[in-house]
Amino acid sequence: MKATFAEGQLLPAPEQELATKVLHIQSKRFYLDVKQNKRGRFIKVAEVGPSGRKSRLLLAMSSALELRDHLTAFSEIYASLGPPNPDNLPEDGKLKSELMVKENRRYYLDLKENSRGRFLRISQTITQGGPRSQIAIPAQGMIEFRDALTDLLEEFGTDDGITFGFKGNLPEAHHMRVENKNFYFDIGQNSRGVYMRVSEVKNNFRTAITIPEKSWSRFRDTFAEYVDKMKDTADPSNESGK
DNA sequence: GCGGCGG
Repeated sequence: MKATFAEGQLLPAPEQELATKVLHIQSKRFYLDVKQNKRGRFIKVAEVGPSGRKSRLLLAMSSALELRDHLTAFSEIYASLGPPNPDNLPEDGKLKSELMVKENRRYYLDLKENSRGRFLRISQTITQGGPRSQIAIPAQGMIEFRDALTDLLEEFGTDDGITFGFKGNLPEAHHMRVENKNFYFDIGQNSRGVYMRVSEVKNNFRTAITIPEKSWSRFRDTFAEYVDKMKDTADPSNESGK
């Protein structure tokens, strides 16, 4: 993801954490974090293995909803399966597959079987053949995983905030240097609509206000009003009032 | 207490 703050600032892209759920499935822990940034709302799924090995996956809310529905279907198939039978298994070990596409992301869902048992492999790529991130959910935990997703979707909605609002792309972030301060203007969007964030960055601290789109013209008018008032009252001999 | 067949 493109950084919001250029100019070598080491600030992370502003991101809000809305909720976290932790699932313990066999030897693994899964963290489901609902987050939002200026591009919208999403769920970060992190798998932590017993060795501490971590892998993560990002899902737009709409993809999380789609996954939730697939999980229902996958768990029904899993429930209908007989005992594992290595002799009667497809070469690739895949018992059922689904594909999800969201913008430039592809998610491959595979119910697989190996000597350890059955599991759902979810892998995500951005460009085909490019880097892949993946998690593996023990098949016994698919229902629990689905129920956790359902809870989060009910509480935080299924809308990414990307597909509505502005037609086309959002404007690029804008940077302005004033004396020793840096100001940034960026446009964001969430389920409540479009907003402009004005940030002041100084010594690696950021303060910001978030202005809903509906009020932009009032802000502009109020701003202009003050600029004009100050011009009217400015001492003409004082150049700094310009 | 795992562990998930690639380039």
